[in-house]
Amino acid sequence: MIGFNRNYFHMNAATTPATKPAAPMLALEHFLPYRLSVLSQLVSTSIHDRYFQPSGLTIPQWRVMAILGRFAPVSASEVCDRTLLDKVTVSRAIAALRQRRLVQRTVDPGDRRRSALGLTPEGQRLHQQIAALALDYERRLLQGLTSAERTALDRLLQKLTGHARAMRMPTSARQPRHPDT
Amino acid sequence: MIGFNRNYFHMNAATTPATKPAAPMLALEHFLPYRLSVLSQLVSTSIHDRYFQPSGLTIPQWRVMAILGRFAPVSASEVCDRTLLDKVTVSRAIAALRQRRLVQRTVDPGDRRRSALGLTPEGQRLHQQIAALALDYERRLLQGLTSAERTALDRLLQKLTGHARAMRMPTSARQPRHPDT
DNA sequence: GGCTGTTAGTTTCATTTGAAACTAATTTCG
DNA sequence: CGAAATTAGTTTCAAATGAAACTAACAGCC
Repeated sequence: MIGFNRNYFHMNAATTPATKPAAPMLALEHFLPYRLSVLSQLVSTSIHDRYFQPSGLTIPQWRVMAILGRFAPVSASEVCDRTLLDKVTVSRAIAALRQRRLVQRTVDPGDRRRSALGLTPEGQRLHQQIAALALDYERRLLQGLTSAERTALDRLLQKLTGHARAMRMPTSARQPRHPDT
Repeated sequence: MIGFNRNYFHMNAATTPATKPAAPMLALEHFLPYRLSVLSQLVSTSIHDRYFQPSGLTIPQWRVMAILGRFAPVSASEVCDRTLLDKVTVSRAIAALRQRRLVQRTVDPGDRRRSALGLTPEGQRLHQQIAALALDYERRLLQGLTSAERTALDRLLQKLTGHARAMRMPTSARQPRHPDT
């Protein structure tokens, strides 16, 4: 172990002791973005390591499959919107998945730039397999939360995501495009 | 817009309609890992784009600074544990931050492999600056949540993170090492 | 029709990433 | 003690990433 003399604060933006000028302290372990990042990272890598490592899918590839499993047919750009993955990443994931015959594409006759993406039967099978495992993970993760807590969690995530989306605007207007999520 | 005939389920692992064999459906928009990922991504990139893009810090660099600002002195591996960043990433972030004279390192005399890391005065100034902005972002993100909701959120994140950490074990025993977070 | 601008998606290329190998210091244990 | 195993941290190298440029199809407008 290394060293010591740490300052413990137990509120973010601790109101300073009146003697000092306002210098808000960042109590990292209570800082929401940090906590979200740690939790999300933890969960994503757990699931990846355990469940779809063996299938040889990368995380973006799995995300795309998950979207398709749920919302097909969709266009690539809708996948981007829903996953927040970069369009390059999505383009490559789709290419790889098509190569493996897990995803199929049909050019939209009304607009030949777009294409409708969906899972092949084989893709559906794999999706089903991984989905079962992922849901099991989620179930275990949520064990110990009461039904009320789950409801609360649901509402909170919804609210926060809504705010976060609203607050993101600056980077040149973006289409919301998805009522749900 | 593309296409259509979507299935709407509004619960994860929807109990199947008795006529079909159990095929749990992954209702992505209700799937916790997915929602966490989207939210966390949204928040992290918002903060990055707005606040420390100008300082020229990368996300890992900022994370390291945030840890040091809060917990210095710490070793590099403790930074890894706390951020869940890869040790290579941390090593490089530290190298860059030292180059910029934002971070300083003192070799631990008791164990000359380790070093105690901390912010330089200049690093502290920058940290302080960014922290203020980040906290402001957090404040705005949490606006609209009642005090009770915030408490609930806090508890939920704590619980979930605890579970997630516990469930991660498989990948060859890991030291918990941090009571907090 | 035919410019001008926009959108869907891909390709290029320089940067970032992380697994694996490595160095160096420390600990374990016969 | 000293060989073998472990840990902190760095370097290497191949793969993943994403910003910017590009292609192709569409939309608006005169």
